[in-house]
Amino acid sequence: MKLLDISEVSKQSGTAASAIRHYEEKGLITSVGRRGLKRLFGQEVLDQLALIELGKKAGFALDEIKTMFGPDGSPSISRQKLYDKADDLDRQIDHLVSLRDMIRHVAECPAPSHMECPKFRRLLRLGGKRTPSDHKVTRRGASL
Amino acid sequence: MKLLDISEVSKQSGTAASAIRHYEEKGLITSVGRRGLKRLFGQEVLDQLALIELGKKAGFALDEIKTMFGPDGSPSISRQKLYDKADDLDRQIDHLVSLRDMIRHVAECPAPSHMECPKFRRLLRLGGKRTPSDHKVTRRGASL
DNA sequence: GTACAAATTCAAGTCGACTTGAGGTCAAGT
DNA sequence: ACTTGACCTCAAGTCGACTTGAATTTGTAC
Repeated sequence: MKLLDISEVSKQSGTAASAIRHYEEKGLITSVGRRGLKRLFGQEVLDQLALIELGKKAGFALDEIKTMFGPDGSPSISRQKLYDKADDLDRQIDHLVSLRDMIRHVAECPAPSHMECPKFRRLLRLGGKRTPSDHKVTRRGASL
Repeated sequence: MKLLDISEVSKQSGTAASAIRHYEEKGLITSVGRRGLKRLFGQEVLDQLALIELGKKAGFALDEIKTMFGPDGSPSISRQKLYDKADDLDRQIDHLVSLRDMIRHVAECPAPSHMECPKFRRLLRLGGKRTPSDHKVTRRGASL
């Protein structure tokens, strides 16, 4: 298996070299050795970095992501944690939908003060709490 | 209209007094006066705090929230900017929805290790592509 | 055999949203 | 009159995820 130096890992993964060193220092990844001072990484680090990237996008902290890797460094995300995170994302999406509706309303509502507009106040109260009926989020994106 | 001191605002809104002072300092809210040294707030501050809370949950920075709604809770910016913001949110929602779907899929994947699942590896690569709003989502992302 | 780019270490800095702590002020209760 | 305790200001600290900078060490290229 070909070994990569940090600049190649950085180039192929899109992760800054400083970030890669940071991940190693935190124990999220490991270099397989050195040539002189320079770190050498195995190919698998690219998958690990992709996984870290994914975890970050889902809102996990680095320490959390670290616990998702087995002691050998093999990725094994707890399924429960994934379900929990998906639920988190549902809540996050609800917030965004509320806020989007509110902003659109503010842009269109002719009321002198938005706080006097019942619709606006309803939207505001709605923020944070989710109504069961609000669960269908319309999506115009590519399907998975 | 009854005036509230900071402890009452804090109690009723669930926002720490230090945070309330912080918001005032940043110009997101205003106190209507003082009694001695003590700030006095109007009732409307409770709605404003709810609005700030919502914006935060949606992942916006305080400065952004400030530009979306003036300190009086009314739009201080052009309708076009509000529409743009709403469109931003639509894109962000799309992103989170697909991420959520992806995570649920991974959670349900039957492979013993995620790295052994071809779908997982494919999703890892897909997850690597970036959209402009990404860092906004993850910066103050869904934490629970 | 020397210059050079690239990598290294370690300390310190950054950013946002607060929190914490020290020391001060003031209206109210005893 | 005096103590109390809530509130005040201002500076500094915290947390996470890095980035930046200075001083140093290589491997490679000429």
